[in-house]
Amino acid sequence: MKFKKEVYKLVRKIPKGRITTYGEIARALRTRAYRHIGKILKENRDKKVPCHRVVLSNGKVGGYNRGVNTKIKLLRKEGIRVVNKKIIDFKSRFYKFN
DNA sequence: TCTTTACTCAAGG
DNA sequence: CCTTGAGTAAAGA
Repeated sequence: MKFKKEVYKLVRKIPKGRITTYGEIARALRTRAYRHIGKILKENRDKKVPCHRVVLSNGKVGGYNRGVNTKIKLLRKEGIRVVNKKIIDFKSRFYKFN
């Protein structure tokens, strides 16, 4: 399954302090299986893959394996401002592939 | 086949 | 602001 592999590969490229969306990943892979990407990231527990930097396209945080709260904490630690599950500087922190 | 999924987009109220 | 419904593809039953 190249899907998993490609997704991980992309997500690993996200620099610290930046974020991206499931939709952006799907676009980079030329697929429309947005939902499946979330599932893949959930199954993955590799520390090299910063799943917490992947959020919803509407600026909300989305889900996380160890709880949304954990995800928010990690994001805050990287200097991203999150209020009520929303990314404040969503636009300026967005990481676009290619 | 059928179901589920950490999603997205568009439409309607 | 909210809720639906459709689209989507891997994994497991």
